[in-house]
Amino acid sequence: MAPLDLASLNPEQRSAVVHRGGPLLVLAGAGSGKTRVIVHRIASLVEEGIPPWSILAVTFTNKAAGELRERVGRLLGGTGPSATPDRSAASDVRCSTFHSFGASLLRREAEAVGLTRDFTIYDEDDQLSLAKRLLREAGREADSAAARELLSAIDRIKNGAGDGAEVEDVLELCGRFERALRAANAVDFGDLLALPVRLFESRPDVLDRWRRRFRHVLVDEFQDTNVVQYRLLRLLCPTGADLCVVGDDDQSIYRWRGADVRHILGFEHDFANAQVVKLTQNYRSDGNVLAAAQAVIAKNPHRHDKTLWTERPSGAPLRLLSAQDERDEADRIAAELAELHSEGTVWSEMAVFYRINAQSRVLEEALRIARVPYVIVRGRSFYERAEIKDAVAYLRLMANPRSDVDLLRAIGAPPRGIGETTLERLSRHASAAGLCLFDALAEGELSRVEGLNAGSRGRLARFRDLVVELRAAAAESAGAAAEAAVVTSGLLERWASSSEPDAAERGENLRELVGAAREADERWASQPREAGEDLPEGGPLVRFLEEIALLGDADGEAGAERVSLMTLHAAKGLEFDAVFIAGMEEGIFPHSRALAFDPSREEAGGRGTESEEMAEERRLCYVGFTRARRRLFVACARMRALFGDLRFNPPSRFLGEIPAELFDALPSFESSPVRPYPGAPSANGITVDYSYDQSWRSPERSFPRRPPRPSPAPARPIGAMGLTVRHAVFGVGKVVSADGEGPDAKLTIRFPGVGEKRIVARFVTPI
DNA sequence: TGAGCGTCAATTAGC
DNA sequence: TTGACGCTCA
Repeated sequence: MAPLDLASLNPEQRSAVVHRGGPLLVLAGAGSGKTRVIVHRIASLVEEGIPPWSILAVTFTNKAAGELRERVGRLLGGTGPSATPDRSAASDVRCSTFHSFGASLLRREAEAVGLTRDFTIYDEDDQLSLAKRLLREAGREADSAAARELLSAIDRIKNGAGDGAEVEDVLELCGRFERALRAANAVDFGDLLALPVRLFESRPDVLDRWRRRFRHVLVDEFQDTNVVQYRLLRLLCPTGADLCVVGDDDQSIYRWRGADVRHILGFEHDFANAQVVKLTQNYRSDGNVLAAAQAVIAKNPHRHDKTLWTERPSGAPLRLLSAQDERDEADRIAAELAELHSEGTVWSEMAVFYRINAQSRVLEEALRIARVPYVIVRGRSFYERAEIKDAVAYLRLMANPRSDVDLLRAIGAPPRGIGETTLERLSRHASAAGLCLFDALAEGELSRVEGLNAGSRGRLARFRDLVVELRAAAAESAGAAAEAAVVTSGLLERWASSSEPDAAERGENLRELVGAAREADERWASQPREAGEDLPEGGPLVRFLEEIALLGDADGEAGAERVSLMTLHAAKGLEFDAVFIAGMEEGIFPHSRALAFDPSREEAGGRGTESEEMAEERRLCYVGFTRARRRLFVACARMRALFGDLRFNPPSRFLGEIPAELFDALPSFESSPVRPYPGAPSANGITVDYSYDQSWRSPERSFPRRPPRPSPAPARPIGAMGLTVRHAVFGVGKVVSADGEGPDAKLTIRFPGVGEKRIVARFVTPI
């Protein structure tokens, strides 16, 4: 390995890279070369002779883990102290997400937590259906609201955010949920972290083994850690001696899903002798962009004190697009995108951010009309499609037949005449006998199920034989397993023989799944690794399933020659030459939730102390702004149709916080939609009404977007004798007689070639 | 079993 | 306005 070139780092970065022997907190401002520091630090550890396999780097997303792995690989160049021809030092460094680290730990220690190595990872949908089933069995209301409520309680408890005040029967249900998961040899995402913590706390011998294994731990995006993740880190690094955490409190935007900024704010308190390094030089954005971001974030209380600076020029001024309504806003964004493109900016270097997904529709429409190619960047989608989930249910059943959730899904897709009643009888027998559903399908058991008729028993037996047959195919390869799951199960045939509009696409998706499985086989064949080192154990199918469960979706990613559309949350970690932020209005961004309990409202005209929600919105704004390298466009609309009604939102307070001189031109307020509102004057004349609150909106102030339709002409009485009508199944026929009137009237209709049918009037249309 | 309809709710989202 | 979901009926 060529000696590490530390001269390419700035002094702050260098000190973060070379610091040794104590806890290290790197406060890395946006665009300050954070990943660079992590990568160089890893490389420098390896250079010192630290075994690469004893280094663990944890991130939150697969994308970040992949990028880290790739960059470490590039820097270490496939050589190093422990390198042999087929094993590079870089691939020995463990770069993984919190969850995949937890998953691989659990596969290794499965028996100790009551699992086998083939355990299944349940996603939200699986959890939801399990929760519903348990609620039903407990004789409780089992709608999805109740199930969601239960799940969020479970999640709070698992993530250590429970306040200890959970009601007795909720705890009871949580217990049932856990037992059901274990009985199914399954874990949920929360367990991937909670079980390792529990294991470490109860088994010092196991903990000791893992501590010896990973001597050097690095954590990226530390401001996003939740309580359990933090506990896991503290268990693994009790003194923090070789713990290096990197993050930016100003970019903490996931409080709502359990992240706790206090971990980064209190790091120096929790770890004695912690060294703090601040990376404040920004390499990404032009001066004006950075100044705008800085102006907004500076208004937040309780920050690690740091001010970013740049050597880059001021660059182009910001531009405010103040529009009449959301259509106008979208059109103007589209026009600016087109103009930038004509000036030479490639599509993929531009992005439009919005606060809520519902905003994307109008933007999409405008971009389509303006012929601006775009892609919506979202987390996963392929593996959330119903047909794919059906196929995956088969795959998981093949790997782990104890998974009742998967059996229940697979047994109904494609429909095979096994209904609710039959399954109810089967479940009852299974739970009475203490069996999983699959075992209840065994020959000897089926005959003991109460109330089962011969037909149902036969259908159940056939399904059991199918699963047995599929399991035989599972051992071979992921590709063979997927093909069996898709073909032998009848899933593909179901869509092939369907005339539904999206049937062809669904069939294609199933084929794509098989392709993905084959690809995975090839990938593993071409990259032999240390046994189970970075990949889950348990054969190709289990490995493929874990990849599906833990990996996001590759398609829908930014990068192609298209403009990226995404929520502000999805924008974190990305950068573009030009960034547009739509909907910069009070009630949209900042979101109305953050407005609702803002105590500042009580102070006449003043901003006062803002809520923690508002602080998070402001951080989100900071994240959005700092994604831009050169151009930043902020847009707002005077009125906006959203969720079916119309609102008049004042401009966002964040707009009011940007110094006027950073804009190219501010609209003149007399003629502009951005009119001064009564309220605090701002730095730039965009006056924001801080007392604005959408809950004030009375029904009178919201009105339908479209004028009401003219009332329909009085319909001919449908029961009129001799009337010709059309029925969806029987076709066209003539009404012979009518019993009653209105849509509920029972009509006797003669259909040529079919005969007379008695049909409720509502099911036919007069022609 | 599954199509169709009425009701209800509505940030943000990763593994 | 969109979409998810539960209920009803052929």
